[in-house]
Amino acid sequence: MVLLDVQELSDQIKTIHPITLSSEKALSSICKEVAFSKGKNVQEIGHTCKTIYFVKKGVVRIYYFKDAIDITESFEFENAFVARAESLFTGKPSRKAIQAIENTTLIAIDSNKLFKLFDTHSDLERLFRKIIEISYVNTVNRIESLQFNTAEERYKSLLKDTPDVLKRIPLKYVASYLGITQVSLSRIRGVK
Amino acid sequence: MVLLDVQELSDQIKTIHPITLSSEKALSSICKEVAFSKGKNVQEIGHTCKTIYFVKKGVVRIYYFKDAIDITESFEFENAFVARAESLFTGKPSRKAIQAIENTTLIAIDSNKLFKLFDTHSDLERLFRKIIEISYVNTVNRIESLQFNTAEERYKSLLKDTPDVLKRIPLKYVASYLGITQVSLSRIRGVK
DNA sequence: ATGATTATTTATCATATGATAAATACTTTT
DNA sequence: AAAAGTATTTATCATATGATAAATAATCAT
Repeated sequence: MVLLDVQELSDQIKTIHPITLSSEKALSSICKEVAFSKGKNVQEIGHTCKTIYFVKKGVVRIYYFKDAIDITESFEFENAFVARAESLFTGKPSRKAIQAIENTTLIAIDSNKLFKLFDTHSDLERLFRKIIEISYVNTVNRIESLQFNTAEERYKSLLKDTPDVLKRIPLKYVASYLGITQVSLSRIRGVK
Repeated sequence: MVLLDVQELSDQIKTIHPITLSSEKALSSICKEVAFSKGKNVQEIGHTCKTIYFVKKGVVRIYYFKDAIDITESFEFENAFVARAESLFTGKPSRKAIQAIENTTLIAIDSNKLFKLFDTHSDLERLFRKIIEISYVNTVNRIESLQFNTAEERYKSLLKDTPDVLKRIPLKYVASYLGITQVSLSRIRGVK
């Protein structure tokens, strides 16, 4: 029996909403560690999302296809949670996939078991409520950026706010994340 | 003592997550009914959001200014919940305002009192977790639309999915919601 | 009802970004 | 190290949307 190391997860939880030792054990009992090498899909398009991931090491992206064009919806780095919300919270199959951009180690949390745990561990429900709140605020801010900033403004805020994205993610993925083509991004970067 | 009529709120709650009678009473005890005439601000820019509203009658929008230009972030119609998430969930003052677009009646829920109720009424916490999940899914879908659909595609989906917006909301507000200028929207509408 | 204000449309010109193609640069595999 | 495959940049041309201004239409206040 391999002991699961959820230290990074526990540390991250403490910064959001501390939970009891009993809840921590219950949570860890529904976790599995999974590893994906660079480029591999963690979850496929068409699959119904029943797992919430925590990034222990590496980076992943959520992506989908529009008119056969690969579009990156989001990136998640170490210590972030990842799930395809539109599937997880509706029970419908997802039109999106999750892919490892680097060799990545994830902690996989079984969402059905987690939702059951909420009945007996209210601190876990509160923790995940707060995690959703944080994700929600992030997407609201992202809408603001996409709604009325120019591509150049969006690129510059990314450079300023999350330079890691530009260091660790191929530009072809960054471009669609910013809502532009790769060629446009290259042009914007070229301007001094 | 005026009895508060929260029938619409109760009905809406039932469709999301049924709660006990005790929770329903507790919730109603922290609610107030408030009315705003057309054009009036429900909450001002710079104010820290401590209220979650439920739209009983009318429409509101959340808006802010970018370079002195009025931008509509979202609309909410009857039976929807409204709050400026980026302030409510962070405790920071909001850069956004809430405005009544028609004569509007809202049910105002005191968020601090609500968060306290969560300690004793776990079904209320679950209800609001689900409300946040729904809002989160909506914003994720909105990002998808802003990220790679053309202005014309966005206008047409709006026409198809929420025709009420185009019937009840002045086009100048709809334009910025779609991420375009009013003149562009007018041009797109003109095309047969 | 009348005039004043506000909202919407139409027109013209400017510009940012898209589409396509080709040239480099960088990685990976053998 | 060479070859093959990817990723990025550069160039050219096309187009959707922006900016501004002016005309029309709708709404509001007296």
